[in-house]
Amino acid sequence: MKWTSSFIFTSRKPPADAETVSQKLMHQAGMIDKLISGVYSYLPLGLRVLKKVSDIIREEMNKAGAIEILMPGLQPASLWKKSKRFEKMGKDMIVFKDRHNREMLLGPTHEEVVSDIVKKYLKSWKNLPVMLYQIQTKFRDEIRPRFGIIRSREFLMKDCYSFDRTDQESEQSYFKMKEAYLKIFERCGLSVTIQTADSGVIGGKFSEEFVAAGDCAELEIGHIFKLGTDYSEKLNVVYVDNDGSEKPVVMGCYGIGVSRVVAAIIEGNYDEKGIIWPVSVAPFTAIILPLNMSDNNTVEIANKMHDELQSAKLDILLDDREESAGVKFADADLIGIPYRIILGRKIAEGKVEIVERKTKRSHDVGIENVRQFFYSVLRNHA
RNA sequence: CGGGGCGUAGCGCAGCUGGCUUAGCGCGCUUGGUUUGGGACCAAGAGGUCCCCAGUUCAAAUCUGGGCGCCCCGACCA
Repeated sequence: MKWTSSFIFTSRKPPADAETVSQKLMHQAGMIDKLISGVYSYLPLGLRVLKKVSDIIREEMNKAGAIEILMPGLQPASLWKKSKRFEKMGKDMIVFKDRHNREMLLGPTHEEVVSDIVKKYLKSWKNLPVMLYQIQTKFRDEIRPRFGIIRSREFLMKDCYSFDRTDQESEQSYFKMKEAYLKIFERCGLSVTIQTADSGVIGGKFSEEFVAAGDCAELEIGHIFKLGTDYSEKLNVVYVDNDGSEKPVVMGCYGIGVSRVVAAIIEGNYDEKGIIWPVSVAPFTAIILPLNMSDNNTVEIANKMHDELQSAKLDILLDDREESAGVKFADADLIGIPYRIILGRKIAEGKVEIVERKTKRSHDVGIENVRQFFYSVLRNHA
């Protein structure tokens, strides 16, 4: 990707009303754009990170045996009345009437819908266990949206639901998820603590939340619940057991605020110059900085290197702007690219300088060895 | 919803107390030139419903009233 055609716009100063580190840096780095309070667009740089995080989550969910689906954001209020949560959620839900005067809402979560699905297809104990998940946009009319993306009214969430035959088997699903969560957060470069928590509106028997370390007080970034048979009884999600009797399934649900994870990663990985992405979620692994754009040789090598690394499936950004070295360094630091490939003085000797954003460690590498250098970097981070 | 703060060029701000005709500054942007290892320099430019509506006044960014929006603190949430 070349900077001049990438729709990346950084700014020298953060917006005056941003308070939190992640909020400031995401704006300044041009990752997100605010439409209204608590509602954001993801610009290319932000979307890349969001995708990396989503992919990590997806991999670990799949490994844990969960199956991906995609449920609708638009839901009928009637379903929520059945589960007795329509009143309970109350004003947190965005409710409106459609043209037929039916009460509709934008889903703040999906226990009702997923239960409705499973109910239709689940017949025998032989169909169990089942774990279904999705990565999808949730809508919550928060009392007070704040801290940018950290508490927003529209956000991306991974929600997974487990259906089991017995409490013991449900317990096993719960632990599988807990393990998967720890793996996910580790891969995202987050250190988390687990605390038992109030189950709130979701309800159920027991829940634990995953809290990311960082400067921001919020985060809670994940929450897992043992739901028991609350929902399955109210929504009639039953199966026939091996003794021929009909029983409610035992449920669990497991959420991760994907957009909040992105913010949490920043809260835990930055310095005075900007973001420091872990390689696993970085929008680009490396950025090529041709310092002297009026030197034809430099520009030519930069372009060749960009094409070569890109075709080697590396996430590579080439800063091809006619900007001074200072601007390029400052922006590379701000947007937090883990490796900087500097095409400067040593280009005459056929060498580039590769600098690690986090440690500031620098390596002189021959132009023909750059690709090899990144292969080993990625191997170490795999 | 209660409390506090803010709204002037793309961004950051000054001007408002004590109304005055062409509303400023820094950064960014455009053009030309000089630069090229840490946000460079010179010159010339472009860019504004001063959040909206109403009122007071000869005259409103500035005073008054109402509205809208945004941020922060509290209770809830991924």
